[in-house]
Amino acid sequence: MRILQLHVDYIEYFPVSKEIADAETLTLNEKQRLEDTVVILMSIERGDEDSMIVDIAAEIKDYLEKIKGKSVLLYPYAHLSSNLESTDKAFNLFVKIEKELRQMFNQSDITINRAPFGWTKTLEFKVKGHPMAENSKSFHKKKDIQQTKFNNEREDLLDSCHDIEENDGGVSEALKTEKNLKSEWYILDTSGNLIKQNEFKFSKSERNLENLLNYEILKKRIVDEQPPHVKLMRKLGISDYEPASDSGNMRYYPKGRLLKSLLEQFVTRKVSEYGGLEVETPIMYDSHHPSMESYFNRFPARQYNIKSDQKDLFLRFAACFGQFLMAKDFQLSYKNLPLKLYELTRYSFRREKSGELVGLRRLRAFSMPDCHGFCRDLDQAKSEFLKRFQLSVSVVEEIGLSTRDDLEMAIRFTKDFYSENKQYIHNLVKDFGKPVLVEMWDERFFYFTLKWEFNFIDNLGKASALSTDQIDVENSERYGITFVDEYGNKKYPIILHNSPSGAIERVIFALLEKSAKLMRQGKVPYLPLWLMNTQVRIIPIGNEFMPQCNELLAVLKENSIRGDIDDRDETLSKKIREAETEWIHYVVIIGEKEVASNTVSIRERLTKKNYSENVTKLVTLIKDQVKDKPFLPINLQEYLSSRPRIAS
RNA sequence: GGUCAUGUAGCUCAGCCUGGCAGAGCGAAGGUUUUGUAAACCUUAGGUCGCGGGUUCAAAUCCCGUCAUGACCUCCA
Repeated sequence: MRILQLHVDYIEYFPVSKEIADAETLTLNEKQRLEDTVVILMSIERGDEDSMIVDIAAEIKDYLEKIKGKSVLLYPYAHLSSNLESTDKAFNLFVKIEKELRQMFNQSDITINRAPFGWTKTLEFKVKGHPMAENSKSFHKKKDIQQTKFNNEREDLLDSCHDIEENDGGVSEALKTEKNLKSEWYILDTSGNLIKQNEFKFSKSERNLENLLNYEILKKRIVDEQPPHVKLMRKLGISDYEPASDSGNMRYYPKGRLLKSLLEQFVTRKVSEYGGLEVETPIMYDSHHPSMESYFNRFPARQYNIKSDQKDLFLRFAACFGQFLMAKDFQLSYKNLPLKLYELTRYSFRREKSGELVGLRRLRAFSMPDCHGFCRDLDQAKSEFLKRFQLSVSVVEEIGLSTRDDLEMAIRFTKDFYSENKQYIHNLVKDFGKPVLVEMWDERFFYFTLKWEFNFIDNLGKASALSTDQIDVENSERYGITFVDEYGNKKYPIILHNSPSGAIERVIFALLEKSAKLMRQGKVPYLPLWLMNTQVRIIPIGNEFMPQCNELLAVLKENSIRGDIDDRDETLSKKIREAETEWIHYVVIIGEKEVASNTVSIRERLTKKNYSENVTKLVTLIKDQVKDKPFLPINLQEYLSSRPRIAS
């Protein structure tokens, strides 16, 4: 049984003619109009039975309470399903549901109405414009297997290329699968033991994995506060909300822009070393292009739509279709595979509901590295998949997030894929090095058969997906991407979808949340040295030492180290304090003593050590840490006296 | 849409319960100071107390409405 609940300002219907032979007899043959009511469009499906009535009535009651509705119209609506029950049985059940509702609301001021069954009717209504005004549910006979509904966090996990399914008569395949998705949850340990989630004993060090499980399936939310990174991103002058734009479209201050640029360059270089070919695809597409049309007409809500002249356009929410449309026009031989296309989208757009947006965790405009690998067969896909796993691990580790302490892995696959590839999956977990969360589906609902992702668990116990990869066995056919094999046959490649880091903004979110965790533990918060706008802050004891400061700054510049000079008329203590609050790793002080001994005084923030060294040593010290990470010059005035105050 | 909370100087906030001159710290500007490892000192400028209405001799404060924001609920191809 499927129902669609609509909270409407009004509804009008008029029975025109009998649609089936045994349509019920009408008591009133005139136009009906109801104001401010909940319309329940209902399809009764094959096999639906009386035992479900209670659940349905409970759902309706629940919905009414939430929106404070006082009136219900039950409306038989066959078009929600292609698997309908016979009309006599359906009518029977329909009337029983009405009866149950009347009984339930017997004592209340809620009125129950019902539209006639078996009639062709004219229908007009206006749905209210609030988020809960539309709500679809499906009901099934009680089974043992747990049913999960996709929530929004899972959307990340599904990642970029959402299902594009053919219409099957009113409700999309994607919507159907979502509501019917059956999966079981396990923990898979590094020795290959698959343990049911409720039987696994979490050790102390596995608290985050437990959090992930809670977050994913038990939907336990612990907190009601703003995540700490929001304050940090403002305090550090990284980014902030932009009230003049749409929510979820942030402004990035100089420090934030530099941080993003460095991360972007780093990920792009890593993918390039792996063999990804960087391309660029449009950020907007024609909503009426054949590849998009059937899909978007049904779900117009989730992306930004633009009307320009006569054209309807939408902003991309992933790099997938741009790359697929490109690959479709390539002439591919098996000799060219695996082919890896890569783009770092700046931006991808998703018009998430306003209530879902928080700081840098979830945005409406975000930068997503996206690498698609086109493989000739499953064997090639599997071996490539491993390389990309290693790539992803090294990317997040080098960024400064450790798979051991900061990230939890989830793997999702179908039962069939698991039984055929047990050893392969066990090896993946072994490579990861600690137990992972497993979601196993009975059958394949999505375009992929295997997918993993790294989740960062933030200070509030919420999980956010970062790196991910999937084995996609469907989209090449859908987009018409083919290659020619060694016998001259056209074949569809298997496509891998990898984001080695996840969204760049979300990486910053994770780094800041990690720092907040450190603060909570009484430790020193920090961002990796290579991502700091100011790597070295130079402070003269007095104005007369400015020449020596300038000399040092020049040496740092020559060595690709970002430095600046605090030349303001402030006390030394205050300058040091401000360098601390900016999380600057190295503060160098130059005064009489230093000039005399030809050294500099170094204050190391992370180790809280003060010592004197010569300049060469200082340079080496920093270069050893930054190594071959991308470098860009400082993105602020080098003299603090000429710098505007940005952080709040 | 619901529940709760918040909205006062550029920022962070106090004042509201119990109506009586619009406040503090930081920041900014000017000056003094020339600094040795986490906040020098003095002075000055800064306000449509979100908006509209009501009660009152008098409203930031009480009441009603409204807008915005946040958390949660809900929803989320």
